[in-house]
Formats: sequence, structure tokens, C-alpha cells
Amino acid sequence: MGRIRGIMAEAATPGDVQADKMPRTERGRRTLRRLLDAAAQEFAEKGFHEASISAITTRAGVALGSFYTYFDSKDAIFRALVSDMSDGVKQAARAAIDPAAPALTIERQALAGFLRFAAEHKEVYRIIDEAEFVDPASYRNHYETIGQRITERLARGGDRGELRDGLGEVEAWAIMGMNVFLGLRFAIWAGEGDPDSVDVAARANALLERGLAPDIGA
Amino acid sequence: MGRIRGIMAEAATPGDVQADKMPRTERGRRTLRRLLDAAAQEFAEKGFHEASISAITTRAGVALGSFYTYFDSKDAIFRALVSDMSDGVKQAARAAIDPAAPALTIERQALAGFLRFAAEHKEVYRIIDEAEFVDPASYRNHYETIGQRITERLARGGDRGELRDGLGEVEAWAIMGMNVFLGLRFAIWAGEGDPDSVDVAARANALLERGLAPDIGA
DNA sequence: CTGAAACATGAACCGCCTTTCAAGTTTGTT
DNA sequence: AACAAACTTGAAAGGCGGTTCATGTTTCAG
Repeated sequence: MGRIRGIMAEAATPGDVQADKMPRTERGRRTLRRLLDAAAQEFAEKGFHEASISAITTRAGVALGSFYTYFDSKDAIFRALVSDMSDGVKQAARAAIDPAAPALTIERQALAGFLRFAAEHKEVYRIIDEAEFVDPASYRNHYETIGQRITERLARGGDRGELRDGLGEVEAWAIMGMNVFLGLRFAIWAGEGDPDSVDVAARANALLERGLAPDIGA
Repeated sequence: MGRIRGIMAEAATPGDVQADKMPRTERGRRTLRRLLDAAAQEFAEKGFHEASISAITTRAGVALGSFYTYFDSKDAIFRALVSDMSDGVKQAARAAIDPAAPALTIERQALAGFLRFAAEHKEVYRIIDEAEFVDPASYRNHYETIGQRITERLARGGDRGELRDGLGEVEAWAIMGMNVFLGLRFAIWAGEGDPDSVDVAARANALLERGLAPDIGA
């Protein structure tokens, strides 16, 4: 389960910290992991600006000064989290997909996987969303990467005759926006009487399959 | 064009400020308007936390202390802006719609109107988005209200036989997410070779009309 | 014209939080 | 064992920006 698990519960991976700050002992790796876990919680609960480094170090059970052994700044740890979580979202989606399935089935699986992931990792959702303001480049990169992947899937579906030809970036972003907002409404803000992931994904998929039009002959 | 125009170029409306802070003279109304305009720019450029009240008052050509004649806090002026801009978005969408048109046409008009509005008022987009973190209640209220409106339109379309029956909140949020992300990608982040509002709205509408499926007999 | 209310001013207060640093402790290697 | 590098520590520096306030000016009703 890759990097999310990595950051959130196990070992941190190289890309997350500047090279010169990478820990070289077991103790160092443990401290780094604690800081990242604590930061994920703190940022998720308070948001970037309300979160304080001293609260992060307290949560992590580490001295304030130790923070700067691993990160150059508050921004740096936030970026590390975003980068890791972005990878996590992508892997969760990929893991939910059966690449051999028909194009529409793939989209349904991707959405259902995303909804499940969002419900289980609300903090990921919030942190990536806040990156729009704290670390815009990462935010944009996150969605552009996902958009590309969907665009490719649509093209492949077209080649196979399972989808219309000529589908492109517009349709990909439409699908992505659909997925993100359904995640916000039915995973993050989920309420009592709301439909579950599977139902939501099925309804959204019906929309993708035949649009809003009445059934023929109905 | 209602409140956006109101805040952004003309008179401020009562709901935007606490009752006890409402200006009672012409001079006061002028100062309030300058503060709101300056704040819109400042928040859009810097984001809520990087924005400073002293920068807002400088922009507005007003003394620092005067700010507190009109607003209790930095949060308060942000909330006032969000509330106003939220109304502005809704009115822009409503203005773009011909209520007598067929259901799908209405959705296309709403999207095209939104895209045009977003392109012209990028600051609105950013400020409302940042409300997710600065003023979550307003953010949620904004999207829930819009979601309701779309839900109603879908139900009416169903009644008229122009759309499938049984469309509801899931479909409404799917459409809303689609619209928001298309706005982000093709209005806010618009690049050189990108399609214009009309093309994007047309393609999105085709998606709503018939989904992704191949044309029958193609 | 006049006085009270509305509004304007900007220096200073205040708390908060990021970041630094010099001194100490632990780890791992030779 | 012994030493260098890695790591830890928490006090305090250093800034910054939101908010207050006492004083001065403008507005406008009577």
C-alpha cells in the first residue's frame, strides 16, 4: 500500500525530505516518522496556518528544535506530506482498478476506490485541498497528473470501441471534478441517510454511461 | 448584476457587515467600499493568511485603525466577501439561464455562464475556495445551496420528460463538480491552446446528454 | 451655526510562533 | 574503549501582524 501507509504508519521514503536532512540512524528514522505522522494529524485538524510546529513536536513527543534537524521549515514538511499523500491517492485509485475490465467499469472502480479512500483518509483530502493555497505547484501537479491518466484511459477506451472517439482533456477533467465533489459530499461530509460509496459510484457511472437522457422508449 | 458588482464597484449591501458597524454617512459608505475592494484584491493575490490588514488599508488609502470601524476582525471581512461573492456566482449563473429552455440547454447555459464568470473574476474563485479553510460553514453553505438548485432543475427536467426520472443529489453534485473543475482548468488555469468557454460547455453538455458511450451504429 | 455623533488616524501594545543556537546525549564504527 | 557523527534539547532571539486606543477631524441634523 505504498507511501501513504509508509508515511502514516511505517517508514518514510527518500523523496519526502531534502537529501541533506535524511536520517542516517534508526533513531533518526523513527523521529522523522513521528514528525510526519504528527504533522498529518495537526495539519488536518487545524489547517496549515493554525497548526504550529510546537504542537507538531509535542504531538510527536520530540523537542521543538529537533524539527529543524529534519525539515527546513513549516512549508517543507507540508510539501513532504502533500507529495506523499498525492502518491497515496493515485495508488489507491490504481489498486482499485482491474486494468482488463471494460472502460466504464474501470471508471466506476476508480471512483469507488477513491470514495472509500477519502472516507478512510479525510486528512489526506483536506491537506491536498489546502495545498491549493500553501503549495500551489504541488496542487496543480497533483490534478494535472490525475487528469492525464484519465485522458489516457478515455483514449484507450475509444481505441477499443468501448467509448466514443474524440474524448479528451475536457471529459477527463469533467470526470475528475465529478469524482472529487462526490468525494467531498458523500465521503468527507457523509451524513446519516446518504448513499454509500458503491451506490454513489453506480449512479455516477450511469451518468457516464448514458447521460441524463430519458431511456429510449420510456 | 447584483452584489458582486455591488461590492466590487458600487455600494455595499447591509448583509455584509454587522449591524452596529454599518456606516451612516456617505463618507462611511465610501470607505467601507474601498476596504472591501482592497480586501478582495489582497486576499486574491496573497491568500488569507499572507494578506495583512495593513496592506488592505494601504491599498484602500485608509488608516490602519479605520479598519476596525467597519469590521471586528480579519475573519469578519473575509466572511463578508465570501457571502457577497457567493451570491454573485449564483446570480451570474441565474442570469446566464433561459428558464424556458430545455433542461440540457439550461445546464449548458449555466456552465458557460459560470466559465465566463470564473475567467472574469478569478479572485472570486480563489476566495470562495479558500473559504473551505477560513470559513468552512460558508463554504459548505455555498455548495449545498448550488447543489440544491441543480437538484431542483433535474427534478423539473424529469417531470417534463426531458431527463430521466430519479435523478437526485448524486447527479447534482456530479454536475457541480464537473463545472467547478472545468472552471479551474479552462477558466482559471486557461492556457494557449485551450478550448474556449463555449467549446468546453458544449463538450461537457454532450457528456451529460449521452455519456461516454459510442454513438449507436458507429 | 453649533454641538454631538460619526469617522479617521497611526503609534504602540501584545501575543504568538518560526527559527536559531550552544550545549548535551546517543549511536555506530574502528 | 574511544571518537566522530548523528541526533536531541529547550531557552531565547527575532519578527510579524492583528488589535486597541487616545486624540483629532468631518459630517449633518436641528
